[in-house]
Amino acid sequence: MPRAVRERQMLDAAVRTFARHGYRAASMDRIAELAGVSKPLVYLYLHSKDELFTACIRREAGALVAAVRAGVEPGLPADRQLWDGLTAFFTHTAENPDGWSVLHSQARTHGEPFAAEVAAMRAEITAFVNHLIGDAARAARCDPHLADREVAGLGEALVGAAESLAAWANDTPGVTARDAAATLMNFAWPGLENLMKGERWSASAGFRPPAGSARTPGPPAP
Amino acid sequence: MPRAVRERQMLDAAVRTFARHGYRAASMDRIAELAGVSKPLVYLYLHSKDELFTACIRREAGALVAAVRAGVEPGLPADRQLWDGLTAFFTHTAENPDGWSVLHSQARTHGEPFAAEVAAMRAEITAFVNHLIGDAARAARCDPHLADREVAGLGEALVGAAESLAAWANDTPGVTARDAAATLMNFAWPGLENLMKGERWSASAGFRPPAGSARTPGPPAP
Amino acid sequence: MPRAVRERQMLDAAVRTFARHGYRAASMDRIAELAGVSKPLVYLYLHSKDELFTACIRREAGALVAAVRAGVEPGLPADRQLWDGLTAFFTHTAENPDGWSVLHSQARTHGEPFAAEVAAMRAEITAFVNHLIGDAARAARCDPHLADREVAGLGEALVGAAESLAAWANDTPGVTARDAAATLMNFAWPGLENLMKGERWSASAGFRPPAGSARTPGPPAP
Amino acid sequence: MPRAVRERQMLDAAVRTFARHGYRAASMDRIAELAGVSKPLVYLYLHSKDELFTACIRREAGALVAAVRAGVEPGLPADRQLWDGLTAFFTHTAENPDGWSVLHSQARTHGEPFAAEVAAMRAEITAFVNHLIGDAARAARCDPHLADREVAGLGEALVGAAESLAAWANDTPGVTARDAAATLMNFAWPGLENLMKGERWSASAGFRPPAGSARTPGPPAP
DNA sequence: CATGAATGAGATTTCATTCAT
DNA sequence: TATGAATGAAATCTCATTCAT
Repeated sequence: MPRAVRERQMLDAAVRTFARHGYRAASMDRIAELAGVSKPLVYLYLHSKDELFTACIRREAGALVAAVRAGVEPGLPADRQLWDGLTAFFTHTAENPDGWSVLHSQARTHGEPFAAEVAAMRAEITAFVNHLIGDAARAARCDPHLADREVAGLGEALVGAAESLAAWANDTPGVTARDAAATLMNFAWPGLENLMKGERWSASAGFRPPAGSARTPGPPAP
Repeated sequence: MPRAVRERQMLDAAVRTFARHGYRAASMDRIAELAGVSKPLVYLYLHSKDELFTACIRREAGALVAAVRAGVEPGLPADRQLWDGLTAFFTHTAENPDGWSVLHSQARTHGEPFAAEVAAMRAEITAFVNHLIGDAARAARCDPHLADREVAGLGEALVGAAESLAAWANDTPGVTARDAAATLMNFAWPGLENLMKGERWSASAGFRPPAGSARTPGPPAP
Repeated sequence: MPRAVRERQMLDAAVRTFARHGYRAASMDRIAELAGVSKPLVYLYLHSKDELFTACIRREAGALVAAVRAGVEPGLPADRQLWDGLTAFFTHTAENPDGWSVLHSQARTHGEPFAAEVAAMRAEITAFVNHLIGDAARAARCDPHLADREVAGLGEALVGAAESLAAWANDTPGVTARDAAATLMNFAWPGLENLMKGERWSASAGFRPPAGSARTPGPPAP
Repeated sequence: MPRAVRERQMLDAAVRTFARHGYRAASMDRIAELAGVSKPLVYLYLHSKDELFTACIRREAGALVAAVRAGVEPGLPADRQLWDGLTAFFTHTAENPDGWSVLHSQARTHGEPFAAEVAAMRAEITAFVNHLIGDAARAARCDPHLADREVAGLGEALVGAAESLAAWANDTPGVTARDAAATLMNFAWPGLENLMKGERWSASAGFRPPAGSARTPGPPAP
């Protein structure tokens, strides 16, 4: 059996095991058994548990980024691209729950070497979103003044909301995936649109955050 | 030294160790050493690694919920309560990054007994947020169409976004609790405001989700 | 509370715990808890686990020997004394199963210091039995030629048969304690009687053990 | 080195260690060291201390039953078979004192899973003895009154006595297998012979159990 | 007289990793 | 290419025992 095939089997088994049990609780024995090969062969190809984990992260990160890229058509309007990109993202993570778990839950909770690997992927996606928002802003002839960091924060918020909704939809009878998606768009879209136009909540109609409260200092002045 | 004091030292050490290394990688030896006691004493007071972890989760969850409650004044308008609550939340998670990491990253990736513990806390916070959104909608007197279930979904989305942002703010140098709170308000408030007015994204200006894409079915027709 | 009472509580708890769990599996914690006192008090009175175990053995051995002695009236004929002694023995062990377990099962499987303690008691009972048989033999004007070792072997056999029958009677519906006792006497009495008369099986009617078989060498010639 | 050989080494070491120190006091470290292998290898092959102990019991029980079976020639008269069986039994236990100690002393004092294992072997031997006694009774053609249950009781008594004597012979220097066998035959044969003739102790010459003693109720009236 | 507080030592068990073939 | 055989190191947890009060 050719090496490439064997390696893919091993990575499949590893991703699944790491996702289900976590990095530490996943044993090389189990992975080798699940892959249908002997343990020394895993070491021959992947060298160590750390390298195996890193290989998993890299493969899953690459697949996710590729899926998002493939879902987006560059020529289309920015809002359409965003919708397509988000949909591709959620579709891919839904179809590869183990891979997503490795990236999102496992890699980030096990120290620098692995977190850095995910950070690279994250930067790629953030840049993509940033680009889109910038395009949209330019098309609307606004200067959104969105720092990379702010974009990253929005990405975090969006992903967090989406994950939370996915779990909620799964646990609440009668709530469909489409309900969840619609809720998310209703929830998030107006805010994103505002930000693309350079508008922020603290400047919005009527509300003024309390300036002097010790317990709850107001947001940065607009 | 009295038992209560020792126990607090142990829990402090455990929270820190669990947050930094994860549940599995955190060894009882290290925790005991960090607490300045011998390992048997940890077992005498906390009985097992599982129970120690559970005790950490419970303590941190209780502290977080208490902090949010303390930050909110019940009589104030709902939007003000939301801002205060978010600020208190991000402030607490920023001041207790290890505690938050235990709740958000560690407890949820290590099986049912622990995840359930966090789910209980989460339900409490979600209920609080739902209450706020419901109040605000009622105060706006303009939306007869916001079903309980939709409110619940929005609460989930908001809490999920907040959780995700809290972790991100802790991991990203230079991001303050106020930054996080402002980001979340910018992100979420316009959508909530729209919904309270009965407006929804899918009906908003001009945009129509692509109808024919296999991978990306459109939102429910308005 | 006077020391003697406390000590008895401790020994009671210890005998029970040692009998139920074995010497090693019985923990001083459990014993102290069962006795209703704190662990340091157990150490203050009984000094160590070994000494505690030894004290248990001594107390139970003493009680057993006393029970047998009390059951026998010296003036009576030897056969009556034997019957009384056996009955007292079985009555006592049935009423003190934990004590008997400590003597018979636990003490003999945990190394020299404890086994020696039991051996002393054993010697006392063996001497008593030996004496009885000797008396009976003398009364019958025979020379039984029973070595101490042979008497000890008979004791072993009798006790082993009795234990086995006791368990069997407990596990077989419809078999009463009296049935078991009768079976034992029917089984053992003729042999003992023979031995008191100096007769042995190998000399008995007709049967001759095979002399030359390699696999099954015959018994010592009479 | 092939697995089967290693396993035998480990079982040898384990039987010896369990016999000498008891189940709890025998440490896996010592067993591994005595077997000349590392501890993980013991776990790789035998899985746990419990399973290792069970494996010891099963192996020793099988060997003992095989030895007794091999010592008996089915065609011979029942009394000869009994003598042969006993001799084989005492010879085997004398040659394998550690194995016998594991079966007789250790396995029966450490809870159900192990005791049951021994009970199975014991049942096999008891059945064999019962068969013999039944045959002998039938051959003697003289006792219509020996019920199955009485035969079973006699088997239990005989086996119990033999077990007890085997341990005693092993622990007492100078007592050979033949001594033990002869002692047991001297002890048990006259009674068995009597019973086969329909005679019972309680009917025997002159002796009447004391009628009125509270502690020592007499045997069933003849 | 009695105990709450504390620990050194050692138990079973698992795991990542290597070597000889 | 592939594996059966083997292990050093470290994990969780328990226990007999002591001291200050």
